[in-house]
Amino acid sequence: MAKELAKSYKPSDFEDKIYDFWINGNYFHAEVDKDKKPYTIVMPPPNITGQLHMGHALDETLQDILIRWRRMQGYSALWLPGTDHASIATEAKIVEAMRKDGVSKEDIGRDGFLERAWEWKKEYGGRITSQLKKLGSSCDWERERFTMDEGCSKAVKEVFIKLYDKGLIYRGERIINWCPHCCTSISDAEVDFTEQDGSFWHLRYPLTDGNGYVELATTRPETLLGDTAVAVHPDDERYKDIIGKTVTLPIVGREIPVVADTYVEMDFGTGVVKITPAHDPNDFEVGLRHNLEVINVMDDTAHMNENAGKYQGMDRYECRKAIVKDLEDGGYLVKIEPLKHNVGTCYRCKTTVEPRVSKQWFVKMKPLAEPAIKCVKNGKTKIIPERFEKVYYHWMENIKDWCISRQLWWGHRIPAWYCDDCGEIIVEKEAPSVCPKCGKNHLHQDEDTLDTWFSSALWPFSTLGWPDKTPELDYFYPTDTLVTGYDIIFFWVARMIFSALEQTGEPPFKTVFMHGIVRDENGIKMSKSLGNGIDPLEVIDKYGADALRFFLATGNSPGNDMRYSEKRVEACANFANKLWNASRYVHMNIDDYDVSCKLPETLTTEDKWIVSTLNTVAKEVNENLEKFELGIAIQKVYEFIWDCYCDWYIELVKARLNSDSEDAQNARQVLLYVLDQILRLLHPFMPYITEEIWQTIPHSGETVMLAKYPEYSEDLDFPEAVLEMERVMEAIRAIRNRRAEMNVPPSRKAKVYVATKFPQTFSDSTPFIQKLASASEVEIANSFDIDGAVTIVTADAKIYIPMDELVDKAAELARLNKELDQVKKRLAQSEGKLNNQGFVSKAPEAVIEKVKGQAEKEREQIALIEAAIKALK
RNA sequence: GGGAGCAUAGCUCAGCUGGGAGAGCAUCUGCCUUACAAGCAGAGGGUCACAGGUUCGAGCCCUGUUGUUCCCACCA
Repeated sequence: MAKELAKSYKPSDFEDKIYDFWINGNYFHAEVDKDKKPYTIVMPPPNITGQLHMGHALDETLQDILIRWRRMQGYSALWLPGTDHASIATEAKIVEAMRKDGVSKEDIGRDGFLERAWEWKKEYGGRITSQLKKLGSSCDWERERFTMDEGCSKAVKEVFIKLYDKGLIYRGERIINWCPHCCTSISDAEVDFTEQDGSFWHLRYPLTDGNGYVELATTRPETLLGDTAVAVHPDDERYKDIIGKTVTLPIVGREIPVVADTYVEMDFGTGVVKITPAHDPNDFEVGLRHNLEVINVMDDTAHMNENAGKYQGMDRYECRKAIVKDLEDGGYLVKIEPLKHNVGTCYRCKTTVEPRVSKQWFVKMKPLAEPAIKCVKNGKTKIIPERFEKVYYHWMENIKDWCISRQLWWGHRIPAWYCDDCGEIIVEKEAPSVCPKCGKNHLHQDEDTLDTWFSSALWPFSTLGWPDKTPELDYFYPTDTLVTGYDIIFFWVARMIFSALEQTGEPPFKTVFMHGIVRDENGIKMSKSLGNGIDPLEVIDKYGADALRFFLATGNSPGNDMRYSEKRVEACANFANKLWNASRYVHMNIDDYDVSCKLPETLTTEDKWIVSTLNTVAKEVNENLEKFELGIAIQKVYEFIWDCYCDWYIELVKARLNSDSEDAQNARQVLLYVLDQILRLLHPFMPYITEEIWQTIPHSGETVMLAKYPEYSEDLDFPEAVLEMERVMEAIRAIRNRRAEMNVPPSRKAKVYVATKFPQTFSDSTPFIQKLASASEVEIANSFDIDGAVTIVTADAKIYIPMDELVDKAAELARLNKELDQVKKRLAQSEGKLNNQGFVSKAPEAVIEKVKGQAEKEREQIALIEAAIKALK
């Protein structure tokens, strides 16, 4: 017999040990196996800069549940882990660390910097993955990948070149979002808009011909230095005659045209807009339409450049102040209005983004978006919950070209070389030795790297070996399920879909399973700056990984946010404790006997009841999991274990275990059989405790991880027994209920008379009624004539308990009358339905039958109660 | 400006394709009943935000209203 269970449930005593056991057994590893069906999840790679937070914990838990369930079902289940190089975040971290050492990027140069970066990666890159292990994540660590490893880099180059050759990647001067702090361009998706208090400066620009001036307003007066026009709406009567004239730019003195453009809204402000093509995306478009000059007035750090004249060198906000003062002094300032407006900020550092014209690399999105939309529309990729499909479509349909170049060093360097002699651009995997056009060898590589998300977009197939045709790619791809938060639909999910379709011709996954974010106890988003984050590792220390996982997977529905609740984690740990103790009880009763987890040949009614109920639960849990209803599945497992197994079955069976009889032995077998099934059923959700217990009971196979997941079997369906047990259980509950109302302690036993149409059922259950309803004796008959007894009526029985001294006739009468009213009311409802022509003719047969059954029971119950009332009088 | 989520017990939330409202916690009562007081047996507590509609039947479907949260857009 296997080793014993510890006296009390202490997860910290065994969780790490179990994880090592799994690793040593190599159970997480998935192989290409043609005899099995594949099931694949690629892990959203956490940033190497990251520390495990609740968001990861949720994401990991959901994935692990799915992968463990499928693995137990017999799939070759691959969960492929890895990490993301996170270019901006990592580079910022390293620069910061270097700053403390008094070193700058420029000091050590690109190569020196990259050397440091790889060092950093080596030191900290594994931190997050080791934390993931604490959760019990059953990833195939042998296949762990990194977005900048050799394979991923190869894929990145391949994709870049293919897209470039197809004309889907181009280099051009466009207006982009520039972060002056990170000193790089960022994509539209990386800009967060936040509402800020600002001002609205009303200015007047004099007409060059001296006939007055136009008044306009701006939130960024410093951009005046780059103004190259003033625009009005073509239909605006007020300004009809000045279109085509020029105004003189205050301070600068430049003569700039008044152009007509429908972009201007007549109703807003004065209906006149200053146009700064170099520093505003809309103005840039206007500039293109009117062929306006583009004057960039700022440098990389948002300081004014040589085009800013006397303001050169000033920071943009300093310059703003100075310009406002000069405008005021020159009489150009009309008024200043306070204004709340949305300002674009860098999603990494929160610095206000400066729109800026710059030469960058872009992915042409329209041709890529089209198939990506179709792929979801035709159901090849399903998004759960469905409502996020709308979000996805909206984004895809309004997509703009994706700026992919970053002025960073940590990342995939753009595989483009420029010929210094003839200006030729060469895009190739390896550095060319000479220019293919002019034959000279003055070539230099593009300095920029690619957006981190460019490589993450390839993750589902680059990790399986693409562009090579590997057996893994062939077998595991397309992957099955992507589990991720709705907050990265645009950053990641959308980009994986169009990238996969373009490169592999197939969608990257069949289903996207979205979850929400984990908020703190007050419903506030957890964040570093607020310091309200809960550390999952601390929770694991205190309550165990199983409790945390159970909490995260339960009581919330797909795509909805949830809040952390220590109370609920505690409740989950209590559940684990319950299972632990139930298992200890089973142990106490099997250790001296020869038992296996097989069902015995003979089953009693209560055996059939628990087996059949389990069978139903297994069926439903599988169905729920298929539909990604993890919370519902978990709830059912929880209820079965606690309510059915612990509170009823174990209690029922106690009366049978006191001997060496065959019946006792059968009871032991069933007890054990059900426990084994429970452990399997629960394993995906609570992997540690189930393994720890499973190892102590008789079992074949090395680990519960690879035991077969319970499934429905027709042979284990015993509806009759379930019905019979329900009758008895209802009677027991009713008796307990009644005794509790009268404050009778369990120690005070009393004889129980049961009048019923099901004498066999109740006489078989006599020991249960004795044990669970504090009966000294149980007598069963068709009817009794007893005076002065407590009377209890259930649907199938009328029960008398002669406890004369406790009987308060008036109270008893009142109670019976109240009950009578209630049942009558329900009968009225049932009859109302049955008398309703519409209901009888249109409701499904099953529903009608159900109501008929209810009505019948209600009538019987009424008769029983009425008789009891009569007897009391 | 456009879109979406949420509104159910005191609190936090479930409620799968419409067919007699659930859990955890909290509260109250009684129990150390040969696993578990981190427990057992019970109890109370809900016009399912509001108003219409569809339906034999609505927490669930449709329309509108209110409150609330979020996403997208970015009118200078």
